Amino acid sequence: MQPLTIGRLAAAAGVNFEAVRYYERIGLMPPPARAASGHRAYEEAHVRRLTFIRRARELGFSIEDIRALLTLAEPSHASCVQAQEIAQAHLDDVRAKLADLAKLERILAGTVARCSGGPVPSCPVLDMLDAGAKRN
Amino acid sequence: MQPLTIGRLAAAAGVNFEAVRYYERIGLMPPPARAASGHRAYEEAHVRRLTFIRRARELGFSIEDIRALLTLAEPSHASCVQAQEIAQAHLDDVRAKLADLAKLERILAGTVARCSGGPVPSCPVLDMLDAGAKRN
DNA sequence: CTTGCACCCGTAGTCGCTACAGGGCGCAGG
DNA sequence: CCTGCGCCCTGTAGCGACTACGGGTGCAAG
Repeated sequence: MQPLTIGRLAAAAGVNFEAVRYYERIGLMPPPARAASGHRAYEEAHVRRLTFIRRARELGFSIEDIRALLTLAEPSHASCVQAQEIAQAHLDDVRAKLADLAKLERILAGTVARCSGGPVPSCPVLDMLDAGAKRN
Repeated sequence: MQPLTIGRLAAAAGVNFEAVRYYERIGLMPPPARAASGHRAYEEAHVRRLTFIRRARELGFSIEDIRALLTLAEPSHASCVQAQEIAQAHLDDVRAKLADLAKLERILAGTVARCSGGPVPSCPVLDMLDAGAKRN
């Protein structure tokens, strides 16, 4: 029941304590009460909110997405269609990046495998960058 | 044979012309000759160098990696072992990111699929963020 | 003559933090 | 009583790799 300091809050939610100040500055965390010393004094609700933020960040949601999701998570909302839309859009994004990365992986793996560490004129790695654009 | 302007160089290599100025500022592209008007005057060699940079960026190499690869691509180097090492390290990096993204994809896809757009108390998307940390 | 284009320069903004610099407050040990 | 420690406070600068803007110049065509 007694308030938490910023350090304890950060540890409880699993984030860096400087990130908490950052979230406050950008309006993602509300400005908390202050102790007589001027230290921030947090409640349990802040731990839940900060943990929500941390999980969403781990899943790759942007700050603006999280801002929206936090609003949608309030009990006053009757449906989660909007939350689903945000998650679906993010999923599409993740899948696009996954496809891009898989392509890179394929090209890099093929090139590195062909490189024996021999002389420069025939180095597959440098050749690809110099002349490339053929097999993508 | 006649020199290219920055705009033509950028178009020839397929990059934004402001990126060329940026590469010059950070020392990735050499400062070119100047026409009487003060406009930058580029040669064919610059097109090749800038194209090398663009391809390396498309493959996800960092600016510092590219700086090293450009040096290694000079004919004075007898072996490409170092280039291979840089490419291998980057490939390891790409594979790590690929694994991370695949994990995100799995979690997001599962959650979105379970969400019917129903009432908030049972929204899988918001529930995962609120209570999550169970099935990763 | 004036319109439009491509170029010039320097600087600020993007994203999501992280890392200082420079200070304060309270408590425990010497 | 003094010193050091550990936590907290504020504000600001830095990361990577650009992108975008403001405000100016030179040059050719209509």
